[in-house]
Amino acid sequence: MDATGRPGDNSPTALERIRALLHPETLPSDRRLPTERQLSEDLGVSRRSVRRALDVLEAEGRISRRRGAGTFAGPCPPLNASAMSERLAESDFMGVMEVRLSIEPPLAELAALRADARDAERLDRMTKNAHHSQDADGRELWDSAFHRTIAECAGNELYLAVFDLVDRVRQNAEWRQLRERARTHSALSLYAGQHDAIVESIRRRDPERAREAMRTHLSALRESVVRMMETGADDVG
Amino acid sequence: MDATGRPGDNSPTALERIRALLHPETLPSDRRLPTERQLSEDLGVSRRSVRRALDVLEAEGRISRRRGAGTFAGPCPPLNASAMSERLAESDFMGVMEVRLSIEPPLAELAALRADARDAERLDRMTKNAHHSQDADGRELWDSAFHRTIAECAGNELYLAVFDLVDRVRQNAEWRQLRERARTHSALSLYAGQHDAIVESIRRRDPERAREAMRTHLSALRESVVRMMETGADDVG
DNA sequence: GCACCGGACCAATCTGTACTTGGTTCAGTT
DNA sequence: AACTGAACCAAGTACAGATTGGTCCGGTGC
Repeated sequence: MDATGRPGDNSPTALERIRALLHPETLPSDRRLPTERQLSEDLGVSRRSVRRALDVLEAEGRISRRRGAGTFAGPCPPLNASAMSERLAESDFMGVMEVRLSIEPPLAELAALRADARDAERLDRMTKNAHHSQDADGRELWDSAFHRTIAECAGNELYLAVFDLVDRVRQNAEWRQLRERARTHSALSLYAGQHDAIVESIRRRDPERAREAMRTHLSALRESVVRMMETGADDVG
Repeated sequence: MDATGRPGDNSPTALERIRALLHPETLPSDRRLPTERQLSEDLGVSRRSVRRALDVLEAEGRISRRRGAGTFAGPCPPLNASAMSERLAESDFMGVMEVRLSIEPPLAELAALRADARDAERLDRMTKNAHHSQDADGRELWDSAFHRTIAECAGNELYLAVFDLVDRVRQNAEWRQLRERARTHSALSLYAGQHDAIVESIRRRDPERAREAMRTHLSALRESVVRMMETGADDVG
């Protein structure tokens, strides 16, 4: 090419021609640009020059790039479900509790509005299962099922999916031991009472009380673990 | 086998032997039972009989089954991320707004606690981009990016993943036209002011106000669309 | 020494395919 | 009438291969 004649001139011209691709009329519906290799071939410059041009556009906020996905005009589209599952192993305990404290009280509120008598019966059975379990696994299991059933009763598919996303992280991480140690004998009966209060609020269709009961329960759980972390030796990743 | 000798006796014996598998000691860590075909071979009875036995255990709440996944002791483990993505196309607009009204105000609250000056600058740029966009696509795009950036500022990976899950549904569904019609000229300036109020609250590190500002904004958006649906012809799946 | 090119390699992502598994139906057998 | 075996369907999983942006290195021409 004419690279020899005008040193340092390839990127600017490439930049100009790529900028022309960003107008709404010339964009595909997913706002995706050709790949860097493709642009390199189309514009007759090296991929390095293309990348420099794209660096400028990115700094201007006009494009965004994601390795493996492509280059897009404007902000990044949300990534696929399978992709984000991996990053969630990094979550720490407090982060999960933060999310749970945000979503579960409203879920309980919705459940109180929409659950029928059969749902209340299911919830009641689960709290009893959890309370009567002898081993740690059983408690974990039925406690988890209890919270998920509330999410089901909320009657919102998307909200249930959100809950499952959080729940999966919660179960994958190795905090079972931590939580179990936080469940002293006195704490267990406290939680049992809180569970009952939640179920009772839902049965009586008292949304406010259900929300507050759930908030109280999760706060107690968090505080208990926090206290454990302070006294215990282990740090919690 | 001896099926001929004791009619109706296969399922009960199978039930008994499967029940023995449910004790915690004999269960694998994922609490998964052998497949129905495997059980059928192991116990020397037909798959039909195995299924009848499993029906009983399921009715008792001791196992749960999911096609494609397997049979599990106790409640179902949450399904994979990729699997639940499909079911979300069924979500309706009000359902999505319900979730957004639950999660985004707390996200704004957290953002106000944790965002730094650079974050506030980014948010400010995005509101301006959204406000200055001439076409509907541009507004949609930058508005979406604005809300996502707030989620980023909250500094909670899991919470961000939750937001993305909701956001993907929001974008996939064909409500762009609906939302755009809801954006009358007066509504647009209203939203612009609300966006600014959110950014301002975050910049001033006022969590309460940020949360309320976000709640106000989403409520206004929902009300606007609801009013549209009442007057407009189309129903909204 | 400088700017660029070509190529190679890595890591994140996406896609498609083949397999597994519970759910269902149906003809055959005793 | 009850069970069996087999086939098929639909939901879910798991794995491999291709694509794509990110990075680095040696070569080329001035």
